[in-house]
Amino acid sequence: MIALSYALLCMLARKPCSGYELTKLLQVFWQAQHSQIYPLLAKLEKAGYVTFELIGQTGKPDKKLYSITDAGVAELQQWIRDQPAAEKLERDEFLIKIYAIGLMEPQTSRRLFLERREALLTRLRRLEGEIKLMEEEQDPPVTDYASRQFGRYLLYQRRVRVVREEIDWVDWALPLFKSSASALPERN
Amino acid sequence: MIALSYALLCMLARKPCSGYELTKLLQVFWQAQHSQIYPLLAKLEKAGYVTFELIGQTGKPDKKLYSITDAGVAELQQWIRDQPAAEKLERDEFLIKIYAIGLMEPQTSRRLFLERREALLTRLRRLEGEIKLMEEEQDPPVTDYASRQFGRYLLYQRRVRVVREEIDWVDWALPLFKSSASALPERN
DNA sequence: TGCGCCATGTAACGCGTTACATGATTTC
DNA sequence: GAAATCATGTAACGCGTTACATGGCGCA
Repeated sequence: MIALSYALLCMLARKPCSGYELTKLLQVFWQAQHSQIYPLLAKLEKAGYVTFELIGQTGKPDKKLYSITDAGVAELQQWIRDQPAAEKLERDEFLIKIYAIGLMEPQTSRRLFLERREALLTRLRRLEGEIKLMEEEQDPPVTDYASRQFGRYLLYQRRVRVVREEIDWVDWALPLFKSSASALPERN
Repeated sequence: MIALSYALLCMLARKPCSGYELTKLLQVFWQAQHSQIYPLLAKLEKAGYVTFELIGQTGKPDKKLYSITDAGVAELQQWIRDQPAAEKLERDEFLIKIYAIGLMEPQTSRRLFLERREALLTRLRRLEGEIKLMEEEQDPPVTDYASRQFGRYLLYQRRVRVVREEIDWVDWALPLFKSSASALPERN
């Protein structure tokens, strides 16, 4: 059982999903390709942690709708409770570039930061949209421990905070490249 | 040339290092084992991007002190300028747990968050210490584009901000697990 | 006496990526 | 007419991890 297995179980604990859907949803916090997910789902099914139902569709390919089993929930709970989490792993090529940013001309540095800012803004909007959708739910509200979305809400809050923080950092760093005076763009 | 190659070149652009030292320093922003780094350094040397000098030591094993070459700097600059950075990759098992936190008893959730908080505080202190060291430099100051440490300073600032942000997020989330009334610990 | 630090390497293995394969429907 | 979306799989490859190998010095 690799970590990705538990990521899949987590998603299925919220609601039944197809492998295709899991691949998309996982992107937010655990990037993996479908070529890795499909075989893993088959393995989880053999182990009895998930089951699937074949759903015939018209106009779209048929799909397998996976659900978590009681054994799956128990396995997941045990992992969450007892397994010490591995150190976080991060691979961000932008940070490599930052480390050697002093080698570049100021205008190149500014360009890289501004491009980063743009990408961050796009992601921020998407995350804020999804959080808003969750917050509109009322019964029960997402801030409630009992909500199906509770964990997902916490995670998205974390995501959006990190993105906002990075935008602030970019805005803090940009004036240090004084190639020319130029006003900062607005965050919203 | 994989991303790690450029990470190594970045480090060597700041100052000559041994493979052993690179392995340690890289942990902050690009985790890799020495078993991957040593062969890569040999490859970079064959390509002419780095050179090394054998340093005999007493009481410690000899070491190879690697330095970046002009060709290495040029290669690095070109990569920073022209290569679009790959999407950031993050693998944090704690986030998986958060997603399914609603399956756990509130006291277990609280325990997980408090343990996380402790680990974050430790890292925060280490990062703040290193930043302080850099800020004590005066000639030129690290906030100066011309400083050898400039890029490293930007990176550490980013790191420390992310950690502070996560602590704030933990403190925001903790009261949502109302298993019992308990005051928040102080950040400092 | 044993563990951790310094220091560099090689070997085996497997997780994870990229590429191959298929095909209907919707959108530009 | 081309490209994207939905949907599931397999095959090849290689990056990255874990483990093996060596050895002196300092510390508890």
